[in-house]
Amino acid sequence: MSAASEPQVVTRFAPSPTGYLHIGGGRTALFNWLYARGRGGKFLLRIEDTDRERSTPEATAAILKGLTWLGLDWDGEVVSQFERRDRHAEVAHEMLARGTAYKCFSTQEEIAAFRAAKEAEGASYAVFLSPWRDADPTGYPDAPYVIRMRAPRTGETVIVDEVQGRVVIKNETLDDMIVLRSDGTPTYMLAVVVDDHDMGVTHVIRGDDHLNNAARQQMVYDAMGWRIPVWAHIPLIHGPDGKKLSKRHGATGIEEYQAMGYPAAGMRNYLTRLGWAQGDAEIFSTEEAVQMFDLKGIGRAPARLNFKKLENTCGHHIAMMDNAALLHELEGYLAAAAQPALTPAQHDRVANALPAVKDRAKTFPDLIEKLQFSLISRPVVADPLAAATLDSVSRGILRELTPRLQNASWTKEALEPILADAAAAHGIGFGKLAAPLRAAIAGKTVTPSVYDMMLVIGRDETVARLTDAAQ
RNA sequence: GGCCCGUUCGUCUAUCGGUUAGGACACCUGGUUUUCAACCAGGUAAGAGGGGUUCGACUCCCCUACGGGCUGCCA
Repeated sequence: MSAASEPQVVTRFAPSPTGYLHIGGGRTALFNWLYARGRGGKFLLRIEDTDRERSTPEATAAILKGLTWLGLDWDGEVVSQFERRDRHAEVAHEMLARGTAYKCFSTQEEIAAFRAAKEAEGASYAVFLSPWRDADPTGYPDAPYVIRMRAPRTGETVIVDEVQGRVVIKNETLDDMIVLRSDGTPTYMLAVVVDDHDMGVTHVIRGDDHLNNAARQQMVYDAMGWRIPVWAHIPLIHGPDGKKLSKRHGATGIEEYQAMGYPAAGMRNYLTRLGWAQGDAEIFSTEEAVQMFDLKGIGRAPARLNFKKLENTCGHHIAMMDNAALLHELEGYLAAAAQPALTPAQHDRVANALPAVKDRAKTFPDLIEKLQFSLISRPVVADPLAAATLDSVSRGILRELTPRLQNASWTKEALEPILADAAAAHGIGFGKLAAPLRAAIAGKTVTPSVYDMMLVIGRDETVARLTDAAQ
């Protein structure tokens, strides 16, 4: 806990609701969450829905759902940027009153013409200079106008960024950006600054596609005399081929990862390590991540998604997860993947089987596959390969075996000598005997340990399955 | 076009002027074994290119190449 006198850390995640929660957005949210949680701070959520054309309530719901699945809880109510439009307009007018902004009556056609003329002169791209910047208000026409920032024309704006270092932008390369549109609605550049300020955001951790924008936004902070937050612009995530992540790379939405069966804790671990490092730390719990995470460890180069490593990381987490929690999340996966839920009987068996198989699975589908023997019920249908191991000799051995199993005490120690004897009696190794046992119990040639399966399904079920197979 | 950011094994990264350039994933080999995994041991593999600065550069500076971003009355 930080001392009461120290300013509290406040971070935020501010997605625009135009689609599902992108994997890159998920990581940005995670970094903000980690940073705040590790410092006893607050993590806020704001939906940037000022673009009424593209914003949808479905997208907002999908984003909240994605964050919830990732386990990133936010503090307070979700803020709608759109609902704060009056406040944004108020600030724009205050800037007007302070003289740090002005009314511009130039039409979009005039701006286009201005640029065309400059290009014709040979200039490549021109910063638009509004003729209204220094116009006399008495000459204002009775026409629609936008409010533009009166940005400094000379000098430079310095962004001190925790990730990118000191970034210097020449003011002459920046135009007088519009803060309030002609319809009275705010632009993004104004809205973010006003909201971040009003929400008390102290650390802005976001994608580095906003690095240049930070200079413009910093001008608004200065214009209003507000305290500039700590900036941390993090590199975006790229696809395995190093290109910007897109649909072409497959899964880009967080919810797809849940449906593919990656546990949330593994996802958090992987995403934390993607573009951030602290020494050789690779596998860590979320609690440890909260303690370790810092801005210093964030790299400056975009990182590529690597599914093999994601799987490996998830495998570690499935193995170290508490059984009850694992079972609960497994059921969540089943629902997300639109698969039938576990019956009460299956639920109990899976609970028993989990300890024996969880350290062998990397994902939930993987886990389900390995749990198959505990999910099925008699009669066990053997696949062709497994069926082939149930020849007459093997069936004979199984018939001999079942009576001895009836009276055995049901522990691995007690079962081992019985099975070893059965194999020895027929002059075969245990491996040879294991094959028909797998076929009888699971109907497959590849299964978890024979003993583990027997112990999980119990004596009666084991004997029944062996008897079925020995027919 | 202009401006900004980036570039260490295939991938994620450590290194913060002096190291046999370390770890993890993947891959290969061997071990273990009851199938598949897991696990254990070992191995292959890197500073984009070129100039400087320095006794000494992966590390600092410049140029080039390549990648990315911004340049909207989108966010």
